[in-house]
Amino acid sequence: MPREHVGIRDVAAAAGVSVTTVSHVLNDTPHTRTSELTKARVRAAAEALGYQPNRLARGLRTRASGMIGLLTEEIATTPHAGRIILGAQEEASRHNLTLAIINSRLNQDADIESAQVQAFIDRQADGIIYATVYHDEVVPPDELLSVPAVLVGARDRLGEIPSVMPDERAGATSVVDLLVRTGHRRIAFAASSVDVPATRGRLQGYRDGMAAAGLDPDAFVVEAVSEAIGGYEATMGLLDHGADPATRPTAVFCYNDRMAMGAYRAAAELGLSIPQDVSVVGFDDQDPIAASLYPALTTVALPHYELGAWAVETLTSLMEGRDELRLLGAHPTLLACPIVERASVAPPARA
Amino acid sequence: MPREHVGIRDVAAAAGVSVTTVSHVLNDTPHTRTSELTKARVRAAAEALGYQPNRLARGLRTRASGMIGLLTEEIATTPHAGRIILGAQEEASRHNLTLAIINSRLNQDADIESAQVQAFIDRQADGIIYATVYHDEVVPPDELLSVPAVLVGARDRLGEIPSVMPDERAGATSVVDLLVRTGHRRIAFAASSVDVPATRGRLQGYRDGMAAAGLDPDAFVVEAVSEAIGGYEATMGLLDHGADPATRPTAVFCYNDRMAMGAYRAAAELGLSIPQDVSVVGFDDQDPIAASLYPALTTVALPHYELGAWAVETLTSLMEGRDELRLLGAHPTLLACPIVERASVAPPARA
DNA sequence: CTGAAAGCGCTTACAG
DNA sequence: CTGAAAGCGCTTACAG
Repeated sequence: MPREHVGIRDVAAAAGVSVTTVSHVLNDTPHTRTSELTKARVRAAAEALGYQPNRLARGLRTRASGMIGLLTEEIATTPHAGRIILGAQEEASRHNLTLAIINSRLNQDADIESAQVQAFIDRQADGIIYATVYHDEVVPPDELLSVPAVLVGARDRLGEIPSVMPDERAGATSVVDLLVRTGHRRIAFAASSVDVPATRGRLQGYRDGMAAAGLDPDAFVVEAVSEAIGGYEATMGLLDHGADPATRPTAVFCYNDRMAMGAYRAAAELGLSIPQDVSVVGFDDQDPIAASLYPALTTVALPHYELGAWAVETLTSLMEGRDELRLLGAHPTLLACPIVERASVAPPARA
Repeated sequence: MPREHVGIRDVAAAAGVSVTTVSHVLNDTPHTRTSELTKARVRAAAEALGYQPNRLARGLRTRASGMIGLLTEEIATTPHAGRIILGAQEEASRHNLTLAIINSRLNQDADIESAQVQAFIDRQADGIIYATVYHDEVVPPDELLSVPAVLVGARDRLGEIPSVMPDERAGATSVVDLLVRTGHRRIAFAASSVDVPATRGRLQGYRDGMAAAGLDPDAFVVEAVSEAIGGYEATMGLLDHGADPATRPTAVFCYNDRMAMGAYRAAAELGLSIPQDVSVVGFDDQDPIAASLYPALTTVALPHYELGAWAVETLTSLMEGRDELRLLGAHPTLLACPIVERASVAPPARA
C-alpha cells in the first residue's frame, strides 16, 4: 500500500540520504559527484515507493513549466488541423514538454485573444504557438512578444516572430511540371475566387510552371467558388463549349480537392472519362475526398504535421535562448507540399 | 516600465497591505471580511502593476493544477476528432481550466499509454479524459483509476469509469423513421463489414426502425466495406438486378457518408437521379462530403463537440468529489445523433 | 561525496 | 478587519 502521497523527502528517508542527494541523482545534475552506491540506494528507494516528481513544484522552482501553449484558430473547421496538433504534440513529447491547447474562434474580439495568450502565460508556458489559417499577415496580441513564440500559417506584420507556412506556390508548380512531363500542354487551372493567401500562391505557382514550360500562363485560367459546385461549373465551362478536342484543355488542375470533386461530376455528365479523356488534379489531399473519389485523385498534400512539429522545434530553440532565430520572423519558413500521385492523371489522348 | 516580474508581494507593498489581504481580495475568499477601501486599494495596485497570479504556484499550494488532460486516440485520423477537442477545450475554459493533449497511437504498447497518463498525473492534472474510437470496451491503464477520469467513445471493461458515446442506434432508427414518414417502405441498408461498435449500433438501429414500421428488417440489408467503393458495389447490387422498379429499394441508407459517396456514383452510372429515383442517406455528416455531394447528402451528425463538453462537465463534477457519478461507469451515457436533412431524400416515385 | 537551508509564488489556518 | 507565518514539493547555490 503506497503512501497517499510520496514526495522527495519520503525517498530521502527511505534511502537514508538528504533530499538534495535524491534530487541530484534523479535529475543527473551535472557537476555533481555521488557515489554509485548512494545512487543505487536512491534509485531503489524511488522505485520501491513509486516516486513521481511533482512537475508543478519543479516548475515553480526552475521557472520552467515544461508546457507549451498552442493557440489555434478554428481547430474545428479546418480540414486536417488535427495533424498540426499531432505534429506539435509529438514533437513536444520528444522534448518532454506538454502541449496545452486553446481554440481561438475566428473574428473574435482582440481582447479575448489577449486573454487566451495571457492564460498560457499565467500558467508559465515556456513558449506559445499561434496558428492561423487563411491569413497572410496577422497582428498577434502584444502578450505574444513577451515570451518565446512562433506563428504557423501566417507571418506577423512586424516580422518579429518566426513563422512557417506551406509552400503553396511551389506545390502548384510541381503539379504543372508533372502534367507537362506526362505530355499535357493545354492545362487549365480552376482558380478560387476567395481572397486568401492560398488562392494567390497556387495561382502564381501554376503560372510559374506554365511559363517555365513555355506555355501561356493565362489561356486556361478560370475562376470559381472554391467548392464542389465551383469546380463543376468551371469544368463545364472549360470542356463543354469546345466540342473541339483539339483545342480544349486535356488536364484540369483544381484549386482544391472540393473543386476537383465537382470536376469529376462535370466530367461524368459530359461523358468524359478520367483520366483517359481528361486528367484532373486537386490540392489539399483532403480526407476523405482524395482517396474516395473514383478514380482516386492525384493531389497535393499540405504539410500539416510538419508545420506543427517545426513550430515546437523552433520554440525549443528559442526557449534555449537562441534568440538569433528571431530573425526568422522577417522571412517565413516555407515547407514543401508534396504531390500525392493517385489515378487521375494520364497522358492526353492522341487527338 | 513594469518590473521584470511582479508578484503578490509587489502588489501588497504597493497597496500597503499584507500578501494575505491581497490574496483574499483578489480571490474573493469566502468567510473573509475586508473593508471596501482596502479592496479598492488592492485592486488598483494589482491593476496598476499588471499583476497576474502565477497559476503554478497557486496550484502547488492548493493541490489543483487547473489543468485537465485529454488522451486521445488518433486525433489525426478520425474525421472531426477536432470537434471533440473543441468541445472539451471550450467547456474547460468555461470552468477556467486548461486542456492539455496527448495523442495515443493505435495499437501501441500498453506501457506507453501508462506513461502518457502518468505524464498528466505528474503535472497534477485535476482530471483525465481518455477518448477512443472504434471500441466498445477498453482497458485503460491502471493509473486512470487513481484520478478523476472519464471515457469518451467506449466504456471500460470493469464499468468503473463514467463514459459517454454517440447513440448510433437511435440515430439509425431516426433515419428509417424519416424515410418511412416520407413514404418509403423498401429501404435498403448498406451495412459495414468492419466489426466496430458503430457497425452493430447502426445496423441494429435500422432494424429497430424497420420492425417498428412493420417492415422486414432483413430483406434489404447488404454488407460491404465501409468506403466509397463498398457503397458503390452495394448500391449496384441493390439497384441493378431488379430492372423491376416495383420491387427494388426506393431508398438506400448507407452505413457512412463515404459509402454514400459510392452510392451516388452507382446511381449516376445507372442513370438514376437522386432523390427522384432513389433516396440516399449517409451517416457521420463528414465534412466535406456531405455538403459537397450533389445533391447535398441527408445524413446523421455525430455529437463530437457534445462528447467533449460532456466529458469535461462530468470531470468537473467528479473533481468536486461528487463520487456518486462513478456509478455512471456501468451505464455509458448516450448522446443523440441528430439528422441533418439536406437534399437527397424525397418521396419514392409512383411506381 | 553529501547535506542544511533558502526560496520559487502563492494560499490558508490561526491569531489578534 | 488584517497580518505573520507555515507550507505546498521541489531545486540549487553554498558549505563542509
